[in-house]
Amino acid sequence: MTLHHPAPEELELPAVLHALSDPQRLEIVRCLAEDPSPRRCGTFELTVSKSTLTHHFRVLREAGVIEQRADGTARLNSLRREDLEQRFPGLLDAVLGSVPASA
Amino acid sequence: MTLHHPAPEELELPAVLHALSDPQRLEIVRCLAEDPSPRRCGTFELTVSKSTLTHHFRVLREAGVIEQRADGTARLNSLRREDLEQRFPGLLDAVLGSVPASA
DNA sequence: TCGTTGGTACGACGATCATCGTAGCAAAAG
DNA sequence: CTTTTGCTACGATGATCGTCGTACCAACGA
Repeated sequence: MTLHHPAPEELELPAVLHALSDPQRLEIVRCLAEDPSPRRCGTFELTVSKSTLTHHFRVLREAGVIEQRADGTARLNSLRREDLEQRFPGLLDAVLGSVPASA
Repeated sequence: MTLHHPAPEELELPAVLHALSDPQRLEIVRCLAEDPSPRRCGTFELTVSKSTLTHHFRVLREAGVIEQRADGTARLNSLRREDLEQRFPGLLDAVLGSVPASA
């Protein structure tokens, strides 16, 4: 089962902003930015259930904010920094600079 | 009836991102940024009803994106550029730079 | 005074959202 | 082979969202 990722030119601003407008997803993105090495879904200390976590990762992926790569039964998540920067210059940095250091 | 505006330090990133995640509101903000002189609600060429327009302006105001000042029966709208810049540096410019010139 | 204008309040509608639990699957570990 | 691990799929639930129409109000112009 291949995961769908929007192409760089398909990224839409409202969708990206909506993806970033949830505190849980903002925290995911913050963690991903803090440590650029791809990270598994389970390694985020979020106080939500596993199904909810899956939901948030899908929203981020379908908006084009993160990339999810299969690795066995796990998923490796990483930020699509370059794609976001090219399409929406400065946006991700502005968001990351405005989010508190630790949730 | 005094309109409620959040104080600069009360602005919350998720709320602002959510306010900006709707195409209609994005268009309002784009127009407001294009021409910095305060503008009345009715002067935006949006294809929605008056009640919907009122709703969108309220969401923007309550998130702290715009300021609404009473002027007779009208409302003068303006962007809260300085407040946004101080709280979320670079965010508004990044958003405005990413939104298409004309919707 | 009487319309007209610019906007709000309220209630409604269907759609989407965030959340969860349960069930399940595929890969890795034993 | 069996168990565990990591995650998804599905369905449900209550909340919020975007949209609208109707009713209304306050200020202005004739």
